[in-house]
Amino acid sequence: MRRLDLKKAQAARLGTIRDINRQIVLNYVREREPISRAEIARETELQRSTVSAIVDCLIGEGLVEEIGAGESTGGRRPTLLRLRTAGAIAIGVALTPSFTTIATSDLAGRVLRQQSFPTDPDPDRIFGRVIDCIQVFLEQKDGAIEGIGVNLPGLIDPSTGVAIYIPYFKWRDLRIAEMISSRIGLPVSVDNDANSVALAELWFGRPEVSNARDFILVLAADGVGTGIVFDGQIYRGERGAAGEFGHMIIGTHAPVPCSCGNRDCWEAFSSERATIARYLKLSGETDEARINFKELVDRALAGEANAGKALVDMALCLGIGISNLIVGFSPEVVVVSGEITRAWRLIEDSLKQTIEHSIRRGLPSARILPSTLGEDPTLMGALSLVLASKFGSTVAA
Amino acid sequence: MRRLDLKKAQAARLGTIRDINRQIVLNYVREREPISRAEIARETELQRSTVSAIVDCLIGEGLVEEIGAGESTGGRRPTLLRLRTAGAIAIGVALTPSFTTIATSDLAGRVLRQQSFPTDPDPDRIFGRVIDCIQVFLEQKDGAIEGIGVNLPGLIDPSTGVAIYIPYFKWRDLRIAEMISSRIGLPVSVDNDANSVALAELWFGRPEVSNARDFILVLAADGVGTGIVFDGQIYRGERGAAGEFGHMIIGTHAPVPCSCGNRDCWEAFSSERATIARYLKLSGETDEARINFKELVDRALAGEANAGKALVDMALCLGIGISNLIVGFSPEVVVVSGEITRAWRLIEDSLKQTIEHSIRRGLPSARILPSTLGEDPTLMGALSLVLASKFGSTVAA
DNA sequence: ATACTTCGTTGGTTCTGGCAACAAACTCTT
DNA sequence: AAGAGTTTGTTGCCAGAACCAACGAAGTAT
Repeated sequence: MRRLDLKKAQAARLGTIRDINRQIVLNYVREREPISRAEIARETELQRSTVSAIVDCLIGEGLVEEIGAGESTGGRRPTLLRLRTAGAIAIGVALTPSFTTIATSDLAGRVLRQQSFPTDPDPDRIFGRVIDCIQVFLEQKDGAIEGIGVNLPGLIDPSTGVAIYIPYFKWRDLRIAEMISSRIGLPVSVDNDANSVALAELWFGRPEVSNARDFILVLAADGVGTGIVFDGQIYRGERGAAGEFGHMIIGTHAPVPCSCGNRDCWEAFSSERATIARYLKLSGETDEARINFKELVDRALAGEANAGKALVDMALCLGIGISNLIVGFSPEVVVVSGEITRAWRLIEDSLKQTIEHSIRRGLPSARILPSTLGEDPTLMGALSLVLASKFGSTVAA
Repeated sequence: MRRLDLKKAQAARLGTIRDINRQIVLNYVREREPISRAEIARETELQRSTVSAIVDCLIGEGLVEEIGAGESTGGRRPTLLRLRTAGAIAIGVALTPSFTTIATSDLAGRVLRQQSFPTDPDPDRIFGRVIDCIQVFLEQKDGAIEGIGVNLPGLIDPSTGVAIYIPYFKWRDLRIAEMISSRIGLPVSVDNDANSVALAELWFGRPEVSNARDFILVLAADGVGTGIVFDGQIYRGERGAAGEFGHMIIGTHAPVPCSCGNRDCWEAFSSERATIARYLKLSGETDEARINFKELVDRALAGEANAGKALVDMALCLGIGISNLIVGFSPEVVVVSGEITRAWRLIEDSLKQTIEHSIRRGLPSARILPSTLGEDPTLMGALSLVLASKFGSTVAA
């Protein structure tokens, strides 16, 4: 019952069938490797000959490879297929208020090379350095890089690759995609940090998340961002403003001002900055420069009471916002991402308690899970902007 | 960047191309009639010959017809096409707590025959009567009815056609679709009232709404329901529980209990029942049976102060909930539907004031518009369940 | 009148999936 | 050990649909 958008309705051309089926076969290989041509044919109800033709094509493109024969089930042994992950294929640039990380990865999202440096508040300098670093990676020639993904914390228009507003640095209307691709000559995708992390969860997250058609990602970092996935698709709303739940009002007198300047946003209560402020107050320290959030988590895990208390407070505040989201969206899953997930065992109970307390009337609740994207989810997000386009449906339908 | 669901991924068959293009051409005729084959070809970038073949097919099916020649633009005059709306094609059943309405309509959503009677709280009796009425309509033989759409106020599973829970009558697990189609032998679609009205707005609403890819419908009737449209598609969430914003908590001590029993739901403040209760209190009357909401609106329009006051209070309460929705979803448009839209000029200002007051931080707001579906939006919703399936994309993609 | 446009149709081409037959490779029974 | 039966992957042919070029029909402009 989808209503198609005549303005961008893509009529089906001759190659469209092939494109659709190619995408489906590639995704079967991705999700079910090792898998044989015959099994793909059974599941998709395509002919074995059709699947063979498509697989030949995918092998030719270097996306898929054969890995010998599998077990017989009473007849000829099947030839198993898997993704060909040799070589770098994507470059990801994750820019956060504190650090900028650049990395190359293979088709499966495994990071091959990585470099990190403090983020320079001057846009020309920082992107100059980013471009230099990308060029160094390209010169290594350890694969055929097909694209560059960039994520930034703020309001982005992914269709044009323009950073409309990055509150932390007060950057406005930076034409990021153009800036990089004019120098490098590769396609560049730019997106909001939370949206791209949501994309990474969708494609590379644990099965409970990646199989969910609808979920919400909460990225607690220097700010608080949310990425909303509906029906396997990032929801952006008008002018890309959806998902700005970080500025949802949840109280007053937050420990730090939000990046938007107010002290009543969800972000002002639940961000890493807010938590550091709470910790400094609890422990009586004043020298902000002496601790970053990573160290704070380390101290909490080592058993330091004040650090643990600060994290639990953060979890309680996160829980308030999350419960609001669950009531409204009824998602299958809520994924929490960011450095704080390292201390999941310390905060899990507080988080879930708040949430259950706020959910009422027997409407379905949702599972709250920590991200499994590893050390640097925003980097995975940046890489996903490129990788997901290899697997993602090319038809808008 | 849509992620396809392998569990229900439909591989593209040979007929898929034709299905897609057929749908696109039909929708061009629907939205841009009168339109020529050549113009459709230009817009879709399909070949004129391809469009001709598809149009021949649509004419053969009786969905489209030729209506003579248009103006020349320097060459042969184009043959114009339009939807063939002769004859009834759909039956809609709109069941509300007070009345049940059954109607037939043509392909353009124009109601041809209509009948209405009080809703009997006994499910067997009311659906028996509905089936009898449908049979009478079918015997009139003024067209080839292709399906029946039913909407109900409550939790519905549209995929199985089961009414899971209808709070007003405490009906549980009624297999509506099966009940009707086993007697009538036509396909039956069942859905929630607000969702189906949202569908009607999407397909038959004013251009500002039907061209919006993302909007929210608020149906203020005996209860308050919301229908959420993302990217031209009704969003249902897990277990169809999304859109149950009527049970969002917005305060305490509502004038009447909500259908769920509590007195703090949005519905308990903003429904027609709540408004009637306020009016009776204002005017000192006690005999509930003596006024229904329709009369209340008539009195307000005639200038009766207490009636007007009751409606303004209703608008203020609706505004609170709507502002919450806008902050979260950033939709292009919010459509308000229900009897209250007849008094739009009386409530427009209060509604918009509340909303603007609650929206902050320069995030984009949304336009608030009254429904243009006419007297009985829920009936249009029921009909849309059938009509939209004629136009809606058959491919899940 | 003649040249030029635009529209809709027609016949042939190409691409793609569907289908059937087949060889290869393996298991199981006799 | 031989043969029957299964499963896999390939090959050759068919059918459906879009693509393309050419053409007649119906207008307009010079």
